[in-house]
Amino acid sequence: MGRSPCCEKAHTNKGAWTKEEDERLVAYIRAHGEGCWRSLPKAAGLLRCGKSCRLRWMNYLRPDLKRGNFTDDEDELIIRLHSLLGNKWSLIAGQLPGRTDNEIKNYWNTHIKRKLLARGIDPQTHRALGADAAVAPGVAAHHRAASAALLHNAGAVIVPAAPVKLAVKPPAPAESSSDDGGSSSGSGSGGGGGGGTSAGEQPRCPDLNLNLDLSVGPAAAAADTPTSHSQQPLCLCYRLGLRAGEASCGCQADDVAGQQGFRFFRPLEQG
DNA sequence: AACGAACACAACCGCCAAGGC
DNA sequence: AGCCTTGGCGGTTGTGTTCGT
Repeated sequence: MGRSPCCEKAHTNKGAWTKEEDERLVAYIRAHGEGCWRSLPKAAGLLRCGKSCRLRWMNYLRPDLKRGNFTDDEDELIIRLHSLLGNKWSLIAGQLPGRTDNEIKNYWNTHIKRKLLARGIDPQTHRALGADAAVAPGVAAHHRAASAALLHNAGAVIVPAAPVKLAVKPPAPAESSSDDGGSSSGSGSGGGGGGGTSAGEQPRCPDLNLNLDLSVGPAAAAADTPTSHSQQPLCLCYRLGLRAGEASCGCQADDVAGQQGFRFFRPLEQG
C-alpha cells in the first residue's frame, strides 16, 4: 500500500482556484497567519487539500509577490544561480525577492532554457554544446562566442551543476517583517523550513539566507580579485558565518568585494 | 474565420526530511 | 529507537491563451 493521502480527496476540489476560494484563503491567513496547512482548509471553509492551499498562497496569493515579466538582471541572476545550484528552485527563489520557486522553474523551462540552447549552451551543465550538438550550422560560431560571453558574465561556472549541499545563514534582520514573517523566504522558502513561520516567531530553521558569492569564474576572478580562483573552477563561498580562514576550503579567501570577512562553503562530500 | 500547434502558467503528484510523540 | 505527521521541494501534467497557416 502506498502512503496515505495527504487529505480526503473525495471531498476536495481540484483544479483552478475560484476568486471566492482565494478570498477565503487570504482572509483566513490574514486573520490567523500561516501554519498548520492540514487543518487550514477546514478552518477556512475550503474544500481543498492543505497542500493545495499552501501552494496557492505561496505561489500566487502572498502579498509580497512580484508579478510581471522577469528583468534582464533577474534572467542573469537565475542563470548564475542555476549554474551553481542546479535545479534548486527554492534556493534560487530565495535570492529573487518576490519570485517563487514555481515561477522561476516555469520561467526556466519556458524561456531561459530555450535562450541558452539558442546560444549553444547546455542548460543543465552550462557548458557550450559540443560540435555534435544540435546547433544550426550557420550560427555555431556565433553561439560559441555568445556562450563564452555568457559564461563569463555568469561567472563562468564550468563545472556541471554539481550537487552542492548548502549551508546557509539567516538574513540580517531587516527587510520583510512583512506579515508572513518570512516573506521571501516563504517559499523562497528557502531551502527549507522557511515556510509559514507565524509572525513574531523564530524561524524554525534559521538557516535561510543563502547569500551566495558568485564571483567564481576564472574570468571574474581575474578581473575582480587578485587571487587565484583561477585554480579552482568553483569554490562555493557564500556567507555562512565563517570568517576567512575558518573555512577549510582552499579558497581562503580574499575578501571578495569586501564581504566583511565572512566566507563559508561546504561541498557536498563533506556532508 | 476556423483550425491546429506552440507556448505560458497554474496546479497536482510523489518523494523526502524534520520534528513530535 | 522507531513510527507518524506535516511541511516543503522538484518534476510533471493540465488547461487556457496566443500565434501561424
